[in-house]
Amino acid sequence: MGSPVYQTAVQDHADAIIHAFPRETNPGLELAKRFTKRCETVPAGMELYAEGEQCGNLYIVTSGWIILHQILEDGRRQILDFALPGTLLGLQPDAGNEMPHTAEALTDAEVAVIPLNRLVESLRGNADIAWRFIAATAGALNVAYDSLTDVGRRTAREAVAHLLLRLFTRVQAQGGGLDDATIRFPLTQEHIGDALGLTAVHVCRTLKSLREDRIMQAGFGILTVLDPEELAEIAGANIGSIPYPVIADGPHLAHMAA
Amino acid sequence: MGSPVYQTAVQDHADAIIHAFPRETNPGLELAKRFTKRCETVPAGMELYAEGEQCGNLYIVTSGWIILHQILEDGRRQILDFALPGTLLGLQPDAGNEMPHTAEALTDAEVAVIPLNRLVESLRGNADIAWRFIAATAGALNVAYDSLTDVGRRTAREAVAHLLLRLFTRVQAQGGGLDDATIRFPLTQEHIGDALGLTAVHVCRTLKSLREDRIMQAGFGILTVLDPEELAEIAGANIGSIPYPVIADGPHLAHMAA
DNA sequence: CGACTACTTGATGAATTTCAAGCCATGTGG
DNA sequence: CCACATGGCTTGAAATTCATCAAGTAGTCG
Repeated sequence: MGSPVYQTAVQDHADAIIHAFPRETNPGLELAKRFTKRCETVPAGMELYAEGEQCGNLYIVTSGWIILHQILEDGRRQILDFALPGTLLGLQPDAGNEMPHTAEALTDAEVAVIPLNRLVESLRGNADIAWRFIAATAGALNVAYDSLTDVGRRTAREAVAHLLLRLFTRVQAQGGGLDDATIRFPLTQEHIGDALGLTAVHVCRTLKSLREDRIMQAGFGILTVLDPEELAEIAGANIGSIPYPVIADGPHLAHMAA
Repeated sequence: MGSPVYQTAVQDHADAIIHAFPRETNPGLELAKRFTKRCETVPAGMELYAEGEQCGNLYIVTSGWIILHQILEDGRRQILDFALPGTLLGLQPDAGNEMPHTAEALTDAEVAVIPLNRLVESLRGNADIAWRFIAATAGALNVAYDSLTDVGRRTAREAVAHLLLRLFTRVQAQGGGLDDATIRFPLTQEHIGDALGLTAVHVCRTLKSLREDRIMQAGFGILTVLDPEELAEIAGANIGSIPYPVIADGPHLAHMAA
């Protein structure tokens, strides 16, 4: 394992699985898009908004992965969250203020655009929509708190296990899995490191160890969980209580679409 | 410095300052309390709600400090946020679910209680209140993201500087300072460590270094910032953009008070 | 083919933890 | 008033985790 032979074997496996599922499907969000008049396509690597700039819009991710991050002066980067389809983006307590973080597409992505001025209007007389925004933001807060515990108080092995488990269950819960044990997984080891406060080198060693223990495999664009119980055990997580914030879609979005 | 002589000198100073300001004042929140029919007193060390239990209320802190934390099986603790007067507590995306963290009073504290069922009702037809909840939660998310960057990507010295600066400016912004350079500061070094993913021992050494550089002093219940510019420099922060989440008080709370 | 990115591995070093001891102020019971 | 325990802080020495530096392997893309 870890040898070239292992690598090509796994990569073939990955190719086979991915080709069997040519497109990422987001059944629920089809609805959202139907009611949303203005959508934007964000190619991989492009920023949706950047730290320091003002942003007059909210976004709801409809396809692809988007990362939120902060960067320190000397280039150190902290990834704050991974936004998947259904995630609300860009909400700030003070509408006129500068964004405190950057949102960058990790894969080609699509977002529904909601102008901020439209938001206040939508809130008025529509408690259901208001609640959806509150719930989505509270969900994102729970995710951030979980990440804080990962970074602050778990070892590299525990943190990596926990992060992968959280992303895995989140994708699976949305029906986005390739099969019961595997999901598309566009993160590099550097992304994992930047999310957990580790270096890519150390993530590499950590993943190797988890792989050798036959717990999971990550790479080549997919993540497959071989031993979910053991993964949860290492992560120190009760798998039932893993949060993922989704601003549920449906006809409600019609009111807010630009 | 660090000698017994230094300690007693500083402690005398602390005593003198604190006695000059016998009570913590929260001018704005007087209003809130007037409109809130049900308040609760939470003595230091007591839990407002605990991880795993259901909680049918929201709370707004009206006095004192409350910490939010998660604890791993083996006792490792991560402090997620410090709740000060004006902070909204207990909001969850799914009303019926278990709390994912614990809220514990760090000092004697008081909170205004808002039953959850009252919340939905208040939201209906009152976009202003809805917006206050959204803004407060989005603010807490910003704070969590800042903490994540502290823990993940800053050195101990940078992280401690940044945390102290954030707490300091937050208290000062609410007019809660004892004077321009000092605030009440009930955290132990262990609290600081648990907020930043460090041990109390290492926090001790880090504080010592900052103290020897004449940048700040913490201890004996107060924090005084001697060199704000240098502190911000070390923290790597543009001091203007430090977030603190407050659910603004005023007549609005009347609608929600139990 | 060269340049590039992601990943891998080894050797070395630094930041931080762990373990251990002691100090000081506070509180408590005899 | 003393003996004793306790909590928060301090300091030193050793151990560990993780970062840094460096080099090499594939695969991909032009």
